[in-house]
Parts: sequence; structure tokens; C-alpha cells
Amino acid sequence: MKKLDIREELKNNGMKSTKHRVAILEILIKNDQPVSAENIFFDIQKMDVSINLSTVYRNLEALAEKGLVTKLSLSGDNRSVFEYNKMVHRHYLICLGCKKILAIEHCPIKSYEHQIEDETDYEIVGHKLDLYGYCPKCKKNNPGYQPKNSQD
Amino acid sequence: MKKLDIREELKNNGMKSTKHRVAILEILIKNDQPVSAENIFFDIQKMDVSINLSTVYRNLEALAEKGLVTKLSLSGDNRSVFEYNKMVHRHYLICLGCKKILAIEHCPIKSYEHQIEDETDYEIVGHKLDLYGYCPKCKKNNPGYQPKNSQD
DNA sequence: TTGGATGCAAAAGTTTTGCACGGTT
DNA sequence: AACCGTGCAAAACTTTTGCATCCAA
Repeated sequence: MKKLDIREELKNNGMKSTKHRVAILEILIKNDQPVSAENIFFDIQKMDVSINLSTVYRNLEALAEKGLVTKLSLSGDNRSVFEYNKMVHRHYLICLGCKKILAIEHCPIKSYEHQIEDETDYEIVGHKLDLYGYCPKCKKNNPGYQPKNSQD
Repeated sequence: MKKLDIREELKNNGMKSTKHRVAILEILIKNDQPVSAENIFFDIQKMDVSINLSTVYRNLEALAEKGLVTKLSLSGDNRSVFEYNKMVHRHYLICLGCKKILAIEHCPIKSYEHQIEDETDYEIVGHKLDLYGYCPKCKKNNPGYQPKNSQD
């Protein structure tokens, strides 16, 4: 997605188009997986755009408010991650070794939702499914090893 | 589950049996749903047992290490919640109106895990599935509500 | 008795907020 | 020009840690 398209999408959603918002969306779109606010902050600095971490948070909140971005909590980490909202329903496969997150677009849950609606009389509007395991590298190299922080 | 059984379970897992650990497990078992560290802290004080919040965190970490407790992140909150690990695989149905959490024991995911293992070469060790919706009461009290996005 | 558990206070990490200034429309 | 976005610093909030003391085994 090009800068100009991003500027247009911001305006279409009633938001001012600033270099910081464009940069945040560029990074989320390029990564195509959930990223922490701090990593977005670092990535923007690497692009030679100066920005403050609180601006990152404020913009992520504003973008989430407009539905352009989704905030997620994934188990095993105390901080939130954010992703560009493609309006595509997705699930995540999280490596317990290196914490890498892989997005999966196939969803097996729809009929299960209907079944639960029938059983409970709830109205179900959504769900969250994450898978946990070990990626090929961690499976081979470090069985049982779990570093605390890693960038990706 | 009685205090004595809890003390025994702690010892079976190689942990010293202290009043604080017993109290934490009592609360998690009684609640039968995920609870934050701070709420556990308050509940223990209500039981007239004095305790420090850092002790709650340290014990939750130790209990999770032994597999007696599970740490979860549910979306929309910046803090972790903890539940007693019954060794029964469960999912949760969370009411977006009153925030009530209902546990569901039937799981439709096993064959999906195998499929993803084949596709990605990961070793999958578990998953987390939460459903979000409105319970019968909230559904009735907010008849105007329409879900924003259909799922997929 | 001894090693692990605890209280307390302080630190570390994440996210939010107040206010003055700057940029987009 | 008006209003919203931003930087900076400080606050708020969650979780972890160092150390002296206490307690279960």
C-alpha cells in the first residue's frame, strides 16, 4: 500500500493525515503481523522520522477507535500488540521459543459458534483463537528454551 | 476442593504448603474463572489473611511454573488474569455487556491443530479460543444492538 | 536447622495524561 | 485562523526484584 493510499484512507476515516500516522500504518502493513508500540516506535526512528513514544500510543488508540487498527493481548507477554485491520478474520500461531507471531487466515470456528449459540442462548459476535507451539527453528535448536524478550 | 486436598496437591508438586498458596488456590478454584492478581489480593484480605501483592505475584508465577495455574491475557485489558488449571481443556464465552465469563469444555480444534502443524512445520502444544458475545440478559436489555462485522 | 517464602520498599516496564507548542486543513 | 497533533515530562498502573526476616519441613 502506497503512502498516498494511506493518506487517503486516513482522510476517508475523518482523520488528519500526518507523517506519524502514515508511518505507523506503513509499518503495520509491512509487518503483516502484530507489533508492540515500542517496536513501532523503533521502526519509525529507523525510517529517519523523529517521533515520541506517547505519540505512537495516542495514534494507535485513535486508529483503533476508527477501526483501522486492532489491539491484541497475546498470552505470555505483558504488553499489547497492534495490527493493521485488513477486515480479514485471522488467527495467530505464536512460537513459545522466540515469540514470533505468524498470522493464519483460515478459520475453522464458524459452525462451532452456531452450535454454542444454540446451546447457550448467547448471541456470539466474535471470537479469538491463538495457537501456541514451537517454530521449526526453536523446535530444533532449543527445546524448552524461552527467552524473555525478542524483537521478532 | 478442601484445604487439605490443596495442601496435598502443593506437596505433590514439590512446593511448600503455605497459607498464602492455599488461599490463592482456594480463590481460583472457587471463582472458576480467570481473576487478576489484584483481585486475588483483595479476596485474600477479605478472608482475613494478610498478604502482600508481590507475594501474590510470586506465588502465581511459582504455581504457573508447576502447571497448577495458567496465566492468560484477554483482549481489552492491560493486565493478566490467572485461573486454576483443572487439566481440563476449556474455552471461554465472554459477555461484552456484563463481562460475565462462561467456561465451555467442548473443544472443536484438535484436527485443526494437526492441519496447521502439517502446513507450517510448527510443533503445536496448545491453543486458546475465546468467544465474545452477549448473554441472554444483555441481549434482551440492548435490543437495538447489531453486531458490527460478521466474522468471516 | 536450613532453604525457601514473605513483607516492604524500590525499581522496572508499560501506558496515559497535562500542557505548551507546532502542523494540517 | 482554528483545531487537532505532538514533544516532553510526569503520573498512573502493572509487575518484578533486593534484602532482611520469618516459617515449613
